[in-house]
Amino acid sequence: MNIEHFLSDTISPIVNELFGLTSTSNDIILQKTKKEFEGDYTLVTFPYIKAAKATPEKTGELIGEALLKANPAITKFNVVKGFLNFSLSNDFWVNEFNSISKENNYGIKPANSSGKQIMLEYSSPNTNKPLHLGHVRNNLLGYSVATILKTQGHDVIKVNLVNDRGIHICKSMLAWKLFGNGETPQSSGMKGDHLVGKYYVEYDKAYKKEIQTLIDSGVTKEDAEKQAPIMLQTQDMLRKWEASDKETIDLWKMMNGWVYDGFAISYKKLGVDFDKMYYESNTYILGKEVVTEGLAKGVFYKKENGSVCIDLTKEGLDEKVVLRSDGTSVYITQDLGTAIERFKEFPKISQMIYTVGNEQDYHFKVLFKSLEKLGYDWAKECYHLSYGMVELPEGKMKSREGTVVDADDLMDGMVVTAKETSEESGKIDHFSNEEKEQLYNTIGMGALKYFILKVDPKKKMLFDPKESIDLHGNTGPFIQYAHARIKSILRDYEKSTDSISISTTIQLHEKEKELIKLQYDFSKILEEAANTYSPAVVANYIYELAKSFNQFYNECSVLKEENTAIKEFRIKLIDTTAKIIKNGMMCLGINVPERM
RNA sequence: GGCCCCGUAGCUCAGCUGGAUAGAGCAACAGCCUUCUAAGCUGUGGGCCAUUGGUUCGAAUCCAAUCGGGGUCACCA
Repeated sequence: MNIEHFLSDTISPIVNELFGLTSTSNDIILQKTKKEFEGDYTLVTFPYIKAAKATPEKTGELIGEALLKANPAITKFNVVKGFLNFSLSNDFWVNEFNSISKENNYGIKPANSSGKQIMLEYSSPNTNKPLHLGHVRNNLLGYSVATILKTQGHDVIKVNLVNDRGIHICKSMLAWKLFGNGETPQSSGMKGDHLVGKYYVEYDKAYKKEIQTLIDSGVTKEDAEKQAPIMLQTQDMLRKWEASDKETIDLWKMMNGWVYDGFAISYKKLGVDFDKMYYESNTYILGKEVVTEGLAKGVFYKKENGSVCIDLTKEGLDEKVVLRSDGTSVYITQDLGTAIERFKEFPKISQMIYTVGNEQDYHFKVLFKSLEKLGYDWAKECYHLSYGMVELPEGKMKSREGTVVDADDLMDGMVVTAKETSEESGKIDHFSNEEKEQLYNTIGMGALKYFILKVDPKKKMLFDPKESIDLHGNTGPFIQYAHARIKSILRDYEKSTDSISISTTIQLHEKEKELIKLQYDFSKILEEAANTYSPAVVANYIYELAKSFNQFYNECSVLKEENTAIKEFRIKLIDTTAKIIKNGMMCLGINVPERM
């Protein structure tokens, strides 16, 4: 039972009777009482002063008196202007805590209970270069939202659509052919994706050089870009690829293989995974039937030059080409086809979520609107999980200018910093080497993941490497540390917490009540995070909880407490706190160590 | 230029279905380790919530305009 609902249901009939209103419990404006005031919850009484024909103070008094009589859980109240602050009884909170601690799932609903199946696409890398910081945000966000949706009992299918074909892929292939001397990941010792990325850069260098030579010989810049021999060779290679030329396909398969081996390592480090992989080399042909279908339905129309368009000007969007005049498909053609294909392949899914950066906001508006006009009801349920760019202190990342932050370097750097800090603290000297390595990894990745996920996905964020490796304050390691401390206390307390039941005779300490209140919010927070697709909601909540524990820890000794009943209650209280921290961090894909 | 997003402490971010004196962290300064892990806790300073107007009992929050920043406007993906 939700406390707010319970209170609203109590208050609603009271104000109706007092003032002759017909409000429902949804109209009741309730909030948590601010720390500076006494009380647990606050009713805003401004809306009633007209009907009450009284001052805000008097109105508050009237409602407060009636509340005291109506519900024994409400013990006292005070009125400040139009705010009625009331307190709930000690017994009430103890009982609430008892019911929280009896649930063993702590806000996480059992799998498949909702019956809703959702497909969530994220990552979507290109196979011509390694992952960078932008991909890191994408991957962490997609994985986390999938996990959060699962806590609501939805069945989530995580998919990755790999962009493995096209002119940009041919560029690294050609460069390798021209300058590679048969270099392989084995021979060079390089990670496959980095090796391929190296040749993508080589290509760009050679291309620029050729352009400059042409410009120097009097060709315009525009023409030079088209005429550069290496560009012509690339286009030739793409044609060969499309014609399934064996040599080209073999090279493509080999180099993509290297990239996939490299990605597998990065994904593992990131802790993300997928239920199904899609490859654009398979899906890029999809969507042509959709165009035929759209033409028949009159949703699309053919232009004089043979290209097919959709007119979305009435919807406030533009006219958009869905098929080129030469009959080949464009980006959106594939997306239309792929979406329809997926709903056929998985008839039970009711929603598609695309984790893609906000530079494609417009594209997805067009895509969803087109699907809707084609008559697919599920189009309304499609969602673009749009996230802001990651910027660096020096400015924007540009792959060509080498100002990108490589994902592998970044992760390794975080782990190294975690190692240095941990060694400095000297707390884990007794750990085995294996345990140490695992801990450095947990802390370093925890810092990185939390740093990125605590920011609202919709907003662009600034990634300052110096700040991201900070382990103090609102950070992942801070929360991990709080968890490790709780576990340490629980280890020193030998008995099992399961047998403990809390008596209502215990008088709650202020900090204890705060912890209970926060714990009570966890399921509500998860629901909110799932509705808004925002891991940040969970991250900021867990930070509050961990901080609240630290304050409690500083004020109340747990193991030193002499009163057994209080001691047991506190053990139980921090045990549930640890469980919620663990579950919350799980939603962010962050591990919490037992000790650190 | 059209459309979309964003402007909150020196910095990074919360708060936004309208509610009390706008919150955290970092950085700075001052305290707290003989007590369950100080990666912690407590305190101090720091704000015309971009600007102006509107809506109302009440606006950081909703609406409009302006200024500033970003994105996007391909038969690229």
